[in-house]
Amino acid sequence: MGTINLREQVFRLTQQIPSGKVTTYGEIARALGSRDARLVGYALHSNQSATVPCHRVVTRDGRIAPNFAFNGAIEQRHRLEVEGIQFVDEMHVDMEKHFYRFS
DNA sequence: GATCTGACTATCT
DNA sequence: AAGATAGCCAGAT
Repeated sequence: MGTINLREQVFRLTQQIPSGKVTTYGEIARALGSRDARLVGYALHSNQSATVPCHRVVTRDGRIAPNFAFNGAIEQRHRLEVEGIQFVDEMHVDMEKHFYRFS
């Protein structure tokens, strides 16, 4: 039986977020049947694969990660801006415009 | 194999 | 309004 751990599932779901959209740690946790959004953050922090668009995951209030694994918050913001994401301030994505909810 | 640690968030006081 | 608490993964040491 192929044991699929939470980490792999987090990566898989993250890959479903469309370009130009963002989702939250809590939304991914909810979609996986977990109540623990921290685990999603922990998993993404350890991601090293360029095929997982982990820059599209932010906190509940749209805040980007201060310690984003691919070169910090500046890099995360840059990647999002390239995709057309608008910001309400330096650290916060405009969630009204860009929040992506898993169905 | 125990201990430590790290991108969060809803709920309760 | 602000602080505490719960949730309970997995890699590194």
